[in-house]
Amino acid sequence: MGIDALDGRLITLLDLEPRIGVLEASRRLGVARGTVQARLDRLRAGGVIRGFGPQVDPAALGYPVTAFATLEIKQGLGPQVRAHLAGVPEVLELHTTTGQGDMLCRLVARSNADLQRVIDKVVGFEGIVRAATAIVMENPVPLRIIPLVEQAAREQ
Amino acid sequence: MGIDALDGRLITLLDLEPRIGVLEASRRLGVARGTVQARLDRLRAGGVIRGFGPQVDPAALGYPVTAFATLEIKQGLGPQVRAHLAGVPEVLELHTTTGQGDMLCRLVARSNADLQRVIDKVVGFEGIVRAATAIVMENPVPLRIIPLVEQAAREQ
DNA sequence: GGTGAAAGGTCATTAAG
DNA sequence: CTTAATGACCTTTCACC
Repeated sequence: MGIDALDGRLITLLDLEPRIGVLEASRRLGVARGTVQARLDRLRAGGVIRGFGPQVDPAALGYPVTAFATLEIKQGLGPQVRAHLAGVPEVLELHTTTGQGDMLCRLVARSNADLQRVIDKVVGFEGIVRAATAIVMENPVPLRIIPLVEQAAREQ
Repeated sequence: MGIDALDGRLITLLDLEPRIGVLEASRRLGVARGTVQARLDRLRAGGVIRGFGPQVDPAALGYPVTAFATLEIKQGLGPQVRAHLAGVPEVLELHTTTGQGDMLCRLVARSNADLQRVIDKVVGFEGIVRAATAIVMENPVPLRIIPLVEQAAREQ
């Protein structure tokens, strides 16, 4: 679904100040409240806005170390490996990628030392042939979406 | 900051139904409204809950292709490369990782063909020596935090 | 616990494609 | 003619003091 300039401004506004609510947003955007409500409904129905869940910071939970692990999976054991990794809380996301039997997962740990424990838990499973881990040192661009939203709104 | 079982249940509840509000949450959790409000304030002040911004799906915006690019950076040019990548809307996040001059970034594109344009835009910059791209085929575990929250609450 | 405010729904009217 | 925006009104619900 395409979004227009008003959708883009609405999403950006909600990203900056999620608590303002529909009425205040309509004031800021200079449109009627019903319009904002209709746009929001459309964006949610279209899947553009998945929800307004809490954004939890793993570091504040006591898991300040992030790493990305590239896994090579033995042919045919993909489903079991997925199920195994889905059961590990420190696995925050898992992707299968191009390259046969390759997966990429994001991990967090309590410390660099604890990361070893997490990696052992991750790779200690038959079907994982090889694992390469890259520890995150800095995060110059935290996960963001606004620039893409603005580009999508510009291109309509 | 540590979280207890009530904090964990509150976060999980807000993740499932972000719109319920403080009053309804207190009913579901079987505690006083003031308790929920105090917990929420503490979690926000402690940085555990960063906010309640909209969760936007790049695919619904017209960018259904995701890829991870590992970049090798020429010594000393890190800052320029970061600034360059921060200016590319299709770069959703960027990390510097262990391994000298290595960065990892998440990209999205309108199609597999469009991904080539994005990669050209990303790597067409002096300072990037080498780039390896892994295209995401499936996402068995989408970015999640609840299992970690529950583990953190269990361990107190 | 009380109260001011906002959300969410419906409606008729108007504008624009 | 269809779609969208608007402003009005209403009721329920919540956030804040």
